[in-house]
Amino acid sequence: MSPRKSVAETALTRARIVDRAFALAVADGLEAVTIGRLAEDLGMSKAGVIGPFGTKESLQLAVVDEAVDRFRARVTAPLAGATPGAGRLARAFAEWIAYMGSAGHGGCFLTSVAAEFDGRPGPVRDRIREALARWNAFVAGEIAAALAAGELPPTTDPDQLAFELAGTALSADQAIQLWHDPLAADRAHRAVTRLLASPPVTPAP
Amino acid sequence: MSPRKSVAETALTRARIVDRAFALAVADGLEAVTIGRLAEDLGMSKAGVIGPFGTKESLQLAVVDEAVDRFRARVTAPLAGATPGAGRLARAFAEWIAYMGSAGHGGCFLTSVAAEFDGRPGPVRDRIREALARWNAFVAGEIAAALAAGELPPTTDPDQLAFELAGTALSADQAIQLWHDPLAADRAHRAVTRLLASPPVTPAP
DNA sequence: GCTAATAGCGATCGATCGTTCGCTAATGCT
DNA sequence: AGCATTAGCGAACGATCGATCGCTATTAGC
Repeated sequence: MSPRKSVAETALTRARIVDRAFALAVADGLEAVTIGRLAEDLGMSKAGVIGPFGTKESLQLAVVDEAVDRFRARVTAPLAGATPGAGRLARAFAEWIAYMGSAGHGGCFLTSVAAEFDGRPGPVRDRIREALARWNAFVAGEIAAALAAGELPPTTDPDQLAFELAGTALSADQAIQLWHDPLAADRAHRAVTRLLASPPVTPAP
Repeated sequence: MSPRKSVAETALTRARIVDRAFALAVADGLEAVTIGRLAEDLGMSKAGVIGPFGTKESLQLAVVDEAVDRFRARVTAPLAGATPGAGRLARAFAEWIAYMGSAGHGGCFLTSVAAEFDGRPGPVRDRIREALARWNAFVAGEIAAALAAGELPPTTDPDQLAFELAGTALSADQAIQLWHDPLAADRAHRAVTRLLASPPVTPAP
Protein backbone atom coordinates (compact mmCIF):
# COMPACT_ATOMS: atom_id res chain seq x y z
CA MET A 1 0.00 0.00 0.00
CA SER A 2 2.53 2.60 1.07
CA PRO A 3 6.11 1.39 0.78
CA ARG A 4 9.16 3.61 0.88
CA LYS A 5 7.93 6.69 2.65
CA SER A 6 11.28 8.18 3.65
CA VAL A 7 12.92 7.93 7.04
CA ALA A 8 10.56 10.45 8.61
CA GLU A 9 7.58 8.43 7.52
CA THR A 10 9.19 5.32 8.96
CA ALA A 11 9.34 6.95 12.36
CA LEU A 12 5.73 7.97 11.92
CA THR A 13 4.70 4.37 11.32
CA ARG A 14 6.59 3.33 14.43
CA ALA A 15 4.80 5.99 16.40
CA ARG A 16 1.45 4.87 15.06
CA ILE A 17 2.12 1.32 16.20
CA VAL A 18 3.38 2.37 19.62
CA ASP A 19 0.42 4.66 20.10
CA ARG A 20 -2.07 1.91 19.37
CA ALA A 21 -0.13 -0.60 21.47
CA PHE A 22 -0.16 1.86 24.36
CA ALA A 23 -3.91 2.26 24.14
CA LEU A 24 -4.41 -1.51 24.09
CA ALA A 25 -2.01 -1.97 26.99
CA VAL A 26 -3.80 0.63 29.08
CA ALA A 27 -7.06 -1.23 28.57
CA ASP A 28 -6.03 -4.87 28.87
CA GLY A 29 -2.46 -4.99 30.14
CA LEU A 30 0.84 -5.05 28.32
CA GLU A 31 0.95 -8.81 27.91
CA ALA A 32 -2.44 -8.78 26.20
CA VAL A 33 -1.04 -6.65 23.38
CA THR A 34 -0.55 -9.09 20.56
CA ILE A 35 1.09 -8.66 17.17
CA GLY A 36 -1.93 -10.07 15.40
CA ARG A 37 -4.35 -7.86 17.28
CA LEU A 38 -2.26 -4.79 16.55
CA ALA A 39 -2.05 -5.74 12.87
CA GLU A 40 -5.80 -6.13 12.66
CA ASP A 41 -6.49 -2.87 14.49
CA LEU A 42 -4.06 -0.93 12.30
CA GLY A 43 -5.01 -2.60 9.03
CA MET A 44 -1.49 -3.90 8.57
CA SER A 45 0.16 -7.27 8.24
CA LYS A 46 1.81 -8.86 11.24
CA ALA A 47 5.16 -8.50 9.51
CA GLY A 48 4.58 -4.79 9.06
CA VAL A 49 3.83 -4.40 12.75
CA ILE A 50 6.78 -6.32 14.14
CA GLY A 51 9.16 -5.09 11.43
CA PRO A 52 10.15 -1.72 12.93
CA PHE A 53 10.89 -3.38 16.27
CA GLY A 54 12.24 -6.78 15.36
CA THR A 55 10.98 -8.36 18.52
CA LYS A 56 7.88 -8.23 20.66
CA GLU A 57 9.98 -7.49 23.71
CA SER A 58 11.45 -4.49 21.91
CA LEU A 59 7.94 -3.29 21.14
CA GLN A 60 7.01 -3.69 24.80
CA LEU A 61 10.01 -1.58 25.79
CA ALA A 62 8.91 1.07 23.32
CA VAL A 63 5.46 1.09 24.92
CA VAL A 64 6.97 1.50 28.38
CA ASP A 65 9.14 4.36 27.11
CA GLU A 66 6.06 5.96 25.61
CA ALA A 67 4.27 5.70 28.94
CA VAL A 68 7.23 7.27 30.72
CA ASP A 69 7.32 10.10 28.18
CA ARG A 70 3.63 10.82 28.61
CA PHE A 71 3.89 10.71 32.39
CA ARG A 72 6.79 13.11 32.33
CA ALA A 73 5.10 15.45 29.88
CA ARG A 74 1.97 15.55 31.96
CA VAL A 75 3.28 15.41 35.53
CA THR A 76 6.94 16.25 35.86
CA ALA A 77 7.74 18.61 33.00
CA PRO A 78 5.21 21.36 33.89
CA LEU A 79 6.89 21.73 37.29
CA ALA A 80 10.43 21.98 36.01
CA GLY A 81 10.61 25.70 36.72
CA ALA A 82 9.09 25.66 40.20
CA THR A 83 11.26 25.63 43.30
CA PRO A 84 11.74 22.23 44.94
CA GLY A 85 9.88 21.63 48.18
CA ALA A 86 6.48 20.90 49.63
CA GLY A 87 4.61 23.08 47.16
CA ARG A 88 6.06 21.44 44.07
CA LEU A 89 5.60 17.99 45.60
CA ALA A 90 1.93 18.66 46.28
CA ARG A 91 1.47 19.96 42.75
CA ALA A 92 3.23 16.90 41.30
CA PHE A 93 0.85 14.57 43.11
CA ALA A 94 -2.09 16.70 42.04
CA GLU A 95 -0.98 16.40 38.41
CA TRP A 96 -0.46 12.67 38.77
CA ILE A 97 -3.88 12.14 40.29
CA ALA A 98 -5.48 14.26 37.59
CA TYR A 99 -3.62 12.27 34.94
CA MET A 100 -5.00 9.02 36.37
CA GLY A 101 -8.53 10.23 35.92
CA SER A 102 -8.11 11.56 32.40
CA ALA A 103 -9.99 9.97 29.52
CA GLY A 104 -8.82 6.61 28.33
CA HIS A 105 -6.63 6.09 31.36
CA GLY A 106 -8.16 3.79 33.91
CA GLY A 107 -5.56 4.72 36.50
CA CYS A 108 -1.82 4.92 36.07
CA PHE A 109 -0.44 2.68 33.38
CA LEU A 110 3.04 2.49 34.87
CA THR A 111 1.61 1.35 38.19
CA SER A 112 -0.47 -1.35 36.53
CA VAL A 113 2.32 -2.63 34.36
CA ALA A 114 4.66 -2.64 37.36
CA ALA A 115 2.28 -4.99 39.13
CA GLU A 116 1.93 -7.05 35.96
CA PHE A 117 5.67 -7.57 35.46
CA ASP A 118 7.06 -7.58 38.99
CA GLY A 119 7.29 -11.35 38.95
CA ARG A 120 8.78 -11.70 35.48
CA PRO A 121 12.49 -10.91 35.28
CA GLY A 122 13.73 -9.32 32.07
CA PRO A 123 14.39 -6.04 30.31
CA VAL A 124 10.77 -4.93 30.50
CA ARG A 125 10.59 -5.25 34.26
CA ASP A 126 13.95 -3.53 34.59
CA ARG A 127 12.82 -0.60 32.48
CA ILE A 128 9.68 -0.16 34.59
CA ARG A 129 11.65 -0.41 37.81
CA GLU A 130 14.02 2.29 36.60
CA ALA A 131 11.14 4.61 35.82
CA LEU A 132 9.52 4.09 39.21
CA ALA A 133 12.86 4.46 40.96
CA ARG A 134 13.34 7.84 39.27
CA TRP A 135 9.92 8.94 40.50
CA ASN A 136 10.71 7.78 44.03
CA ALA A 137 14.00 9.66 43.89
CA PHE A 138 12.15 12.77 42.79
CA VAL A 139 9.74 12.47 45.71
CA ALA A 140 12.59 11.90 48.14
CA GLY A 141 14.39 14.94 46.78
CA GLU A 142 11.34 17.14 47.18
CA ILE A 143 10.86 15.96 50.75
CA ALA A 144 14.49 16.69 51.51
CA ALA A 145 14.15 20.16 50.00
CA ALA A 146 10.98 20.78 51.99
CA LEU A 147 12.79 19.76 55.17
CA ALA A 148 15.72 22.01 54.39
CA ALA A 149 13.36 24.90 53.72
CA GLY A 150 11.51 24.33 56.97
CA GLU A 151 8.26 23.50 55.17
CA LEU A 152 8.09 20.23 57.06
CA PRO A 153 8.76 19.75 60.77
CA PRO A 154 12.30 18.55 61.50
CA THR A 155 10.86 15.49 63.21
CA THR A 156 9.42 14.28 59.88
CA ASP A 157 10.33 10.73 58.84
CA PRO A 158 11.06 11.21 55.11
CA ASP A 159 10.83 7.54 54.12
CA GLN A 160 7.60 7.05 56.04
CA LEU A 161 6.13 10.14 54.40
CA ALA A 162 7.12 8.85 50.96
CA PHE A 163 5.57 5.48 51.79
CA GLU A 164 2.26 7.03 52.77
CA LEU A 165 2.21 9.40 49.82
CA ALA A 166 2.72 6.44 47.51
CA GLY A 167 -0.14 4.64 49.24
CA THR A 168 -2.41 7.59 48.59
CA ALA A 169 -1.70 7.42 44.87
CA LEU A 170 -2.11 3.64 44.81
CA SER A 171 -5.44 3.89 46.59
CA ALA A 172 -6.61 6.46 44.08
CA ASP A 173 -5.44 4.21 41.28
CA GLN A 174 -7.41 1.23 42.61
CA ALA A 175 -10.49 3.33 43.33
CA ILE A 176 -10.43 4.61 39.76
CA GLN A 177 -9.60 1.40 37.94
CA LEU A 178 -11.57 -1.11 39.95
CA TRP A 179 -14.46 0.89 41.33
CA HIS A 180 -14.66 3.83 38.95
CA ASP A 181 -15.08 6.02 42.00
CA PRO A 182 -15.57 9.63 40.88
CA LEU A 183 -14.53 10.85 44.35
CA ALA A 184 -11.15 9.14 44.20
CA ALA A 185 -9.22 12.19 43.01
CA ASP A 186 -10.75 14.36 45.71
CA ARG A 187 -9.97 11.82 48.43
CA ALA A 188 -6.39 11.50 47.25
CA HIS A 189 -5.98 15.25 47.19
CA ARG A 190 -7.22 15.55 50.76
CA ALA A 191 -4.91 12.76 51.90
CA VAL A 192 -1.86 14.39 50.32
CA THR A 193 -2.72 17.75 51.85
CA ARG A 194 -3.13 16.20 55.26
CA LEU A 195 0.11 14.24 54.98
CA LEU A 196 2.12 17.34 54.11
CA ALA A 197 0.40 19.42 56.79
CA SER A 198 1.11 16.92 59.56
CA PRO A 199 3.60 14.34 58.30
CA PRO A 200 4.57 11.17 60.18
CA VAL A 201 7.46 11.62 62.59
CA THR A 202 10.44 9.38 63.24
CA PRO A 203 9.59 6.87 65.97
CA ALA A 204 11.17 7.38 69.34
CA PRO A 205 14.39 5.31 69.52
CA MET B 1 -1.65 -44.35 36.68
CA SER B 2 -4.32 -43.87 39.34
CA PRO B 3 -7.83 -44.13 37.97
CA ARG B 4 -10.96 -44.50 40.04
CA LYS B 5 -9.89 -43.22 43.41
CA SER B 6 -13.35 -42.66 44.91
CA VAL B 7 -15.11 -39.35 45.24
CA ALA B 8 -12.90 -38.22 48.11
CA GLU B 9 -9.82 -38.81 46.03
CA THR B 10 -11.38 -36.86 43.17
CA ALA B 11 -11.72 -33.84 45.39
CA LEU B 12 -8.14 -34.35 46.46
CA THR B 13 -6.95 -34.23 42.86
CA ARG B 14 -8.94 -31.07 42.33
CA ALA B 15 -7.32 -29.56 45.40
CA ARG B 16 -3.88 -30.59 44.18
CA ILE B 17 -4.46 -28.80 40.88
CA VAL B 18 -5.90 -25.68 42.50
CA ASP B 19 -3.05 -25.57 44.97
CA ARG B 20 -0.44 -25.68 42.24
CA ALA B 21 -2.37 -23.20 40.08
CA PHE B 22 -2.56 -20.84 43.03
CA ALA B 23 1.19 -21.01 43.54
CA LEU B 24 1.83 -20.33 39.86
CA ALA B 25 -0.67 -17.46 39.83
CA VAL B 26 0.95 -15.86 42.87
CA ALA B 27 4.29 -15.90 41.09
CA ASP B 28 3.39 -14.95 37.53
CA GLY B 29 -0.23 -13.79 37.50
CA LEU B 30 -3.46 -15.67 36.96
CA GLU B 31 -3.41 -15.34 33.18
CA ALA B 32 0.05 -16.92 33.04
CA VAL B 33 -1.31 -20.15 34.53
CA THR B 34 -1.60 -22.47 31.58
CA ILE B 35 -3.11 -25.93 31.31
CA GLY B 36 0.03 -27.29 29.69
CA ARG B 37 2.28 -25.81 32.35
CA LEU B 38 0.10 -27.16 35.14
CA ALA B 39 0.09 -30.60 33.51
CA GLU B 40 3.85 -30.60 33.24
CA ASP B 41 4.34 -29.41 36.82
CA LEU B 42 1.93 -32.00 38.21
CA GLY B 43 3.07 -34.87 36.00
CA MET B 44 -0.36 -35.18 34.48
CA SER B 45 -1.88 -34.92 31.05
CA LYS B 46 -3.58 -31.72 29.97
CA ALA B 47 -6.88 -33.59 29.84
CA GLY B 48 -6.42 -34.72 33.41
CA VAL B 49 -5.84 -31.16 34.53
CA ILE B 50 -8.77 -29.55 32.78
CA GLY B 51 -11.07 -32.51 33.41
CA PRO B 52 -12.25 -31.69 36.94
CA PHE B 53 -13.06 -28.12 35.89
CA GLY B 54 -14.23 -28.42 32.33
CA THR B 55 -13.04 -24.98 31.41
CA LYS B 56 -10.05 -22.82 32.09
CA GLU B 57 -12.29 -20.04 33.32
CA SER B 58 -13.81 -22.42 35.86
CA LEU B 59 -10.32 -23.28 37.04
CA GLN B 60 -9.51 -19.58 37.38
CA LEU B 61 -12.64 -19.12 39.49
CA ALA B 62 -11.52 -22.00 41.69
CA VAL B 63 -8.15 -20.32 42.15
CA VAL B 64 -9.82 -17.05 43.13
CA ASP B 65 -12.03 -18.92 45.61
CA GLU B 66 -8.95 -20.59 47.03
CA ALA B 67 -7.29 -17.21 47.48
CA VAL B 68 -10.37 -15.88 49.23
CA ASP B 69 -10.46 -18.90 51.53
CA ARG B 70 -6.81 -18.49 52.47
CA PHE B 71 -7.23 -14.79 53.07
CA ARG B 72 -10.20 -15.40 55.29
CA ALA B 73 -8.52 -18.20 57.21
CA ARG B 74 -5.48 -16.08 57.84
CA VAL B 75 -6.91 -12.59 58.29
CA THR B 76 -10.61 -12.56 59.03
CA ALA B 77 -11.38 -15.83 60.79
CA PRO B 78 -9.00 -15.41 63.75
CA LEU B 79 -10.80 -12.21 64.71
CA ALA B 80 -14.31 -13.62 64.56
CA GLY B 81 -14.63 -13.63 68.33
CA ALA B 82 -13.26 -10.16 69.02
CA THR B 83 -15.56 -7.20 69.48
CA PRO B 84 -15.96 -4.96 66.43
CA GLY B 85 -14.23 -1.61 66.53
CA ALA B 86 -10.87 0.07 66.23
CA GLY B 87 -8.99 -2.70 67.98
CA ARG B 88 -10.23 -5.46 65.72
CA LEU B 89 -9.73 -3.29 62.65
CA ALA B 90 -6.11 -2.65 63.59
CA ARG B 91 -5.57 -6.33 64.20
CA ALA B 92 -7.14 -7.22 60.86
CA PHE B 93 -4.76 -4.92 59.03
CA ALA B 94 -1.86 -6.30 61.03
CA GLU B 95 -2.80 -9.82 60.00
CA TRP B 96 -3.20 -8.78 56.39
CA ILE B 97 0.16 -7.07 56.29
CA ALA B 98 1.81 -10.06 57.93
CA TYR B 99 0.12 -12.34 55.39
CA MET B 100 1.54 -10.28 52.54
CA GLY B 101 5.06 -10.84 53.77
CA SER B 102 4.74 -14.55 54.40
CA ALA B 103 6.77 -17.01 52.37
CA GLY B 104 5.73 -17.58 48.79
CA HIS B 105 3.48 -14.57 48.77
CA GLY B 106 4.99 -11.58 47.10
CA GLY B 107 2.25 -9.31 48.38
CA CYS B 108 -1.47 -9.89 48.33
CA PHE B 109 -2.67 -12.15 45.55
CA LEU B 110 -6.19 -10.76 45.49
CA THR B 111 -4.85 -7.25 45.07
CA SER B 112 -2.61 -8.30 42.21
CA VAL B 113 -5.27 -10.26 40.40
CA ALA B 114 -7.72 -7.41 40.87
CA ALA B 115 -5.34 -5.13 38.99
CA GLU B 116 -4.79 -7.85 36.39
CA PHE B 117 -8.48 -8.36 35.64
CA ASP B 118 -10.00 -4.95 36.24
CA GLY B 119 -10.12 -4.27 32.53
CA ARG B 120 -11.45 -7.67 31.45
CA PRO B 121 -15.17 -8.14 32.02
CA GLY B 122 -16.32 -11.62 32.92
CA PRO B 123 -17.04 -13.98 35.79
CA VAL B 124 -13.47 -13.89 37.07
CA ARG B 125 -13.45 -10.13 37.47
CA ASP B 126 -16.88 -10.25 39.07
CA ARG B 127 -15.75 -12.84 41.61
CA ILE B 128 -12.72 -10.75 42.56
CA ARG B 129 -14.82 -7.61 42.86
CA GLU B 130 -17.23 -9.40 45.18
CA ALA B 131 -14.39 -10.51 47.44
CA LEU B 132 -12.90 -7.03 47.62
CA ALA B 133 -16.31 -5.51 48.17
CA ARG B 134 -16.83 -7.82 51.16
CA TRP B 135 -13.51 -6.71 52.61
CA ASN B 136 -14.41 -3.07 52.11
CA ALA B 137 -17.75 -3.67 53.79
CA PHE B 138 -15.96 -5.27 56.72
CA VAL B 139 -13.66 -2.27 57.08
CA ALA B 140 -16.59 0.12 56.85
CA GLY B 141 -18.43 -1.86 59.51
CA GLU B 142 -15.48 -1.77 61.88
CA ILE B 143 -15.11 1.97 61.41
CA ALA B 144 -18.80 2.44 62.12
CA ALA B 145 -18.51 0.32 65.25
CA ALA B 146 -15.47 2.26 66.38
CA LEU B 147 -17.35 5.50 65.88
CA ALA B 148 -20.33 4.21 67.82
CA ALA B 149 -18.05 3.09 70.64
CA GLY B 150 -16.33 6.46 70.80
CA GLU B 151 -12.97 4.94 69.77
CA LEU B 152 -12.77 7.42 66.91
CA PRO B 153 -13.56 11.14 67.12
CA PRO B 154 -17.08 11.95 65.93
CA THR B 155 -15.61 14.27 63.30
CA THR B 156 -14.00 11.30 61.54
CA ASP B 157 -14.74 10.92 57.83
CA PRO B 158 -15.34 7.14 57.56
CA ASP B 159 -14.93 6.87 53.78
CA GLN B 160 -11.78 8.96 53.80
CA LEU B 161 -10.35 6.81 56.58
CA ALA B 162 -11.14 3.66 54.63
CA PHE B 163 -9.53 5.17 51.54
CA GLU B 164 -6.31 5.94 53.37
CA LEU B 165 -6.22 2.60 55.15
CA ALA B 166 -6.53 0.88 51.79
CA GLY B 167 -3.69 3.01 50.46
CA THR B 168 -1.50 1.90 53.32
CA ALA B 169 -2.03 -1.75 52.44
CA LEU B 170 -1.50 -1.09 48.75
CA SER B 171 1.74 0.74 49.45
CA ALA B 172 2.93 -2.18 51.56
CA ASP B 173 1.96 -4.52 48.76
CA GLN B 174 3.96 -2.60 46.18
CA ALA B 175 6.93 -2.19 48.50
CA ILE B 176 7.00 -5.93 49.07
CA GLN B 177 6.34 -7.13 45.55
CA LEU B 178 8.31 -4.62 43.54
CA TRP B 179 11.09 -3.53 45.89
CA HIS B 180 11.29 -6.43 48.32
CA ASP B 181 11.48 -3.85 51.07
CA PRO B 182 11.90 -5.61 54.43
CA LEU B 183 10.68 -2.50 56.23
CA ALA B 184 7.35 -2.43 54.38
CA ALA B 185 5.38 -4.24 57.06
CA ASP B 186 6.72 -1.95 59.79
CA ARG B 187 5.92 1.17 57.77
CA ALA B 188 2.40 -0.05 57.08
CA HIS B 189 1.86 -0.82 60.74
CA ARG B 190 2.95 2.66 61.75
CA ALA B 191 0.70 4.23 59.13
CA VAL B 192 -2.34 2.26 60.31
CA THR B 193 -1.67 3.15 63.93
CA ARG B 194 -1.35 6.81 63.09
CA LEU B 195 -4.51 6.81 60.96
CA LEU B 196 -6.58 5.29 63.75
CA ALA B 197 -5.05 7.58 66.37
CA SER B 198 -5.77 10.76 64.41
CA PRO B 199 -8.12 9.95 61.55
CA PRO B 200 -9.06 12.35 58.76
CA VAL B 201 -12.06 14.52 59.52
CA THR B 202 -14.99 15.48 57.34
CA PRO B 203 -14.19 18.65 55.41
CA ALA B 204 -15.93 21.84 56.43
CA PRO B 205 -19.07 22.24 54.28
C1' DG C 1 14.45 8.35 -16.60
C1' DC C 2 17.03 4.79 -14.62
C1' DT C 3 18.62 2.47 -10.75
C1' DA C 4 19.33 1.29 -5.98
C1' DA C 5 17.07 1.17 -1.60
C1' DT C 6 13.37 -0.20 1.41
C1' DA C 7 8.50 -0.22 3.81
C1' DG C 8 5.32 -3.27 4.08
C1' DC C 9 2.61 -7.50 2.27
C1' DG C 10 1.45 -12.40 1.95
C1' DA C 11 2.65 -16.80 3.23
C1' DT C 12 4.45 -19.85 6.21
C1' DC C 13 7.03 -21.61 10.12
C1' DG C 14 7.12 -24.35 14.70
C1' DA C 15 5.26 -23.82 19.29
C1' DT C 16 1.70 -23.44 22.35
C1' DC C 17 -2.96 -22.24 23.55
C1' DG C 18 -7.69 -24.43 25.39
C1' DT C 19 -10.61 -28.15 24.36
C1' DT C 20 -12.51 -32.69 22.86
C1' DC C 21 -12.35 -36.99 21.97
C1' DG C 22 -12.10 -42.44 22.62
C1' DC C 23 -9.82 -45.65 25.49
C1' DT C 24 -7.59 -47.94 29.45
C1' DA C 25 -7.30 -49.54 33.83
C1' DA C 26 -8.40 -49.59 38.44
C1' DT C 27 -12.06 -49.41 41.75
C1' DG C 28 -16.82 -49.81 44.56
C1' DC C 29 -20.85 -52.37 44.72
C1' DT C 30 -23.59 -56.36 44.58
C1' DA D 1 -16.29 -62.79 41.23
C1' DG D 2 -18.27 -60.06 38.02
C1' DC D 3 -20.01 -55.71 36.48
C1' DA D 4 -20.77 -50.95 36.09
C1' DT D 5 -18.44 -46.70 37.01
C1' DT D 6 -15.03 -43.31 36.24
C1' DA D 7 -10.27 -40.81 36.82
C1' DG D 8 -7.01 -39.92 33.96
C1' DC D 9 -4.12 -40.84 29.60
C1' DG D 10 -2.69 -40.17 24.78
C1' DA D 11 -3.70 -38.03 20.71
C1' DA D 12 -5.60 -34.93 18.04
C1' DC D 13 -8.33 -30.54 16.85
C1' DG D 14 -8.42 -25.56 15.24
C1' DA D 15 -6.76 -21.20 16.66
C1' DT D 16 -3.34 -18.09 17.69
C1' DC D 17 1.18 -16.96 19.31
C1' DG D 18 5.86 -14.56 17.78
C1' DA D 19 8.95 -14.75 14.08
C1' DT D 20 11.03 -15.30 9.30
C1' DC D 21 11.09 -15.45 4.87
C1' DG D 22 10.81 -13.68 -0.46
C1' DC D 23 8.60 -10.44 -3.07
C1' DT D 24 6.31 -6.23 -4.69
C1' DA D 25 5.77 -1.63 -5.30
C1' DT D 26 7.06 2.80 -4.49
C1' DT D 27 10.35 6.31 -3.76
C1' DA D 28 15.08 8.99 -3.44
C1' DG D 29 19.17 10.01 -5.67
C1' DC D 30 21.62 10.68 -9.64
